[in-house]
Amino acid sequence: MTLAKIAESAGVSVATVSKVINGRPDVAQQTRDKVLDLMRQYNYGGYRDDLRAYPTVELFFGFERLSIYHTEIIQSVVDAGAREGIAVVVGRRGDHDPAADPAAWARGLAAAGRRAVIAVTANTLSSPIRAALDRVRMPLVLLDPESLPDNSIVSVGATNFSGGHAAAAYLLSLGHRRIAYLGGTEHAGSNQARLHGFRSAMEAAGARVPTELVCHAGTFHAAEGIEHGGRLLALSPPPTAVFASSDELAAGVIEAARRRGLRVPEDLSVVGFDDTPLAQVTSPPLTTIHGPVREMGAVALRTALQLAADEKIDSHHVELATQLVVRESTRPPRD
Amino acid sequence: MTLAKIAESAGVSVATVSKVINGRPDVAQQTRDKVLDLMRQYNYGGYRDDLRAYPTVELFFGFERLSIYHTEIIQSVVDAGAREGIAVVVGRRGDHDPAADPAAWARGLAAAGRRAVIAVTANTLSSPIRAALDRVRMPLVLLDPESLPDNSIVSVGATNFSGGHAAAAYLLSLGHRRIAYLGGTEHAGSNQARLHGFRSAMEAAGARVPTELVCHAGTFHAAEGIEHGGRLLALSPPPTAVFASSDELAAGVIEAARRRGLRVPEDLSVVGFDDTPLAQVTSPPLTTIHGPVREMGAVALRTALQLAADEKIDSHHVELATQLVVRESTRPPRD
DNA sequence: CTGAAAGCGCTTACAG
DNA sequence: CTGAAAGCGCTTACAG
Repeated sequence: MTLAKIAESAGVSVATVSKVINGRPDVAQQTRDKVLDLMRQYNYGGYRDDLRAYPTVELFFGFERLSIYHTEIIQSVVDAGAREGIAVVVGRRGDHDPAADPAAWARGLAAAGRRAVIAVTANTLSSPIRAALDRVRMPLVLLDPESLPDNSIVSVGATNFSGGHAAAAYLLSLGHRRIAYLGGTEHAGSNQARLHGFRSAMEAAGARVPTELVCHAGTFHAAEGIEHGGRLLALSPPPTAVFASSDELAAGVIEAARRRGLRVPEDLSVVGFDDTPLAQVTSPPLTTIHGPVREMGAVALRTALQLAADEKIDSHHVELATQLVVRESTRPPRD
Repeated sequence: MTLAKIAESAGVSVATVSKVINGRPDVAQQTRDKVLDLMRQYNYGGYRDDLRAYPTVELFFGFERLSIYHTEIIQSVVDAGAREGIAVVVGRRGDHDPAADPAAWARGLAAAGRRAVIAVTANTLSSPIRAALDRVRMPLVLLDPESLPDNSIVSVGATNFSGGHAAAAYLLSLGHRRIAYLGGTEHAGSNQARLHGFRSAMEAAGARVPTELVCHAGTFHAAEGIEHGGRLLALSPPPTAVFASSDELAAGVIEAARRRGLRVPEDLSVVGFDDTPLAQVTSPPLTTIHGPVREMGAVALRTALQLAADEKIDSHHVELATQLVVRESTRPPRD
């Protein structure tokens, strides 16, 4: 199968087909669609034989450093890929940064035969990057986006509101009333959902949420958990419980307590979020909100493949269930 | 870089270079060698073949579950790959288990265009698997093998003996004498090296290592650290310090101490191994032996590519330096 | 065993 | 937005 044959079938010139393959912008959408359809039909193009037979998906991380949480994601997508016979290539911000040259990045992925991109980023990908992927018709699925993307973006997330609600409801059921919320990024959609879930449970129980008990660390890392956790514990009276919006932040709060000579859970209850492996390894083991990472990976991969096959998907955004996991970092308050 | 340039450098025609690339028989061995040399020198892959143009390496994990430590490995190999333009495919024991059908697995990798396999496993890969890789001429590099592989296997590891020595020497310098060793897998080469490094420092200082202070958890996970750590702390007199051979085991020892009402580092010093992100997230942050994960990933990838290019490698096994990192889980013993 | 020459598949600068 | 034409990189049948 050659360019010339596709060009003939499509009734266009070889030059035009070449442009479509290379993702050049100067081709009418209608022409582009017709050519891509024929390429797919003839098994050609970004879908050359070799690449077709050994399909790959790009799992892209928009972070400088991968965290503990990302291990779980990699594992879940790799496992889901294994079931479908799709190899998972891990990409990361770095030497071949999509931000530096979105078009080159997208063309590279298309040429290398990636079926789709699954992206894990703090924000949604920038619109030049999304446009570049669009131009080479590379489907994109956001996995656990921190911000709620608009309708034009397909994404898979977790039920953050319910998670926040469950954490607060559990602490309330233990008898806590003075409960602090320690968030990561204030304006992220996921943070807002968790915070409002928290508030909603507190309000339903008639418990106040004074402003000094709501704070944001700006990141989800332990170092900031220590810092902001310390600040919360310095309040008078201090909270009897802290709900942190990641396991790492929660681990930081445990360390902040230790530095002040407080014991968890005797003097302070702590609840995390995500249920990464870290939660089983802190001392004491963390009560936390289990995030559906494995399920998210599987759904993201399936959705990505559906998009790649031009199948209809049910919804541009789905949220999978979170669940409270009680371990040993929580206990009724003293007295 | 084009065929024409290589042809010019080699003083032959473009046609001849083309034949060499395509493995045609009608080229003199001398001419062939000269051309191949130049191709390597100029990093020319031949882009007729899609798989050649978008090279991949398989990063294979022989574990049921990926641990925190493995995130670091993935990150280091992906980064090293990005620098060389090599995509890293993550593979794992699971649906397409190499153990189930080594030949099919190896052929699949070869067909999919993998340049080499970098394997992270508890033991060296089984000999049927190694034989199968050999048969398709797929180079194999073991990354941080727990057992010392024989000469026929290429591997990159860490200086475990020095690491064990440094941990013991540091605890001794703080004044500890009754120091326990908590290993992972007893008969693994890495464990033996760490244990003997530990012993060597103890002996040099004239400190005894009674048999009850040396124990093996069988795994490197926190759960077993809690269990065996608890046993060590139940001795009378208990040790004043524990050197655990992974950060997770060390985290388990911290938890075992908490359960007995002991504080780290006031009542017990704990040293870990690896310096995974976990070490900065425990409470208190762990004093540990930094493992050269980033460097190992880079060296493993470079070595794998050298093997793939039929280049000579310096040594079938190299060990990269470990280093003591002092945080807050260690302190002189009481009195 | 080697290379000149024809030719294939693809890309691109440019005219319309 | 499209395509004719020039041209690039590579392969191959064939003459020597």
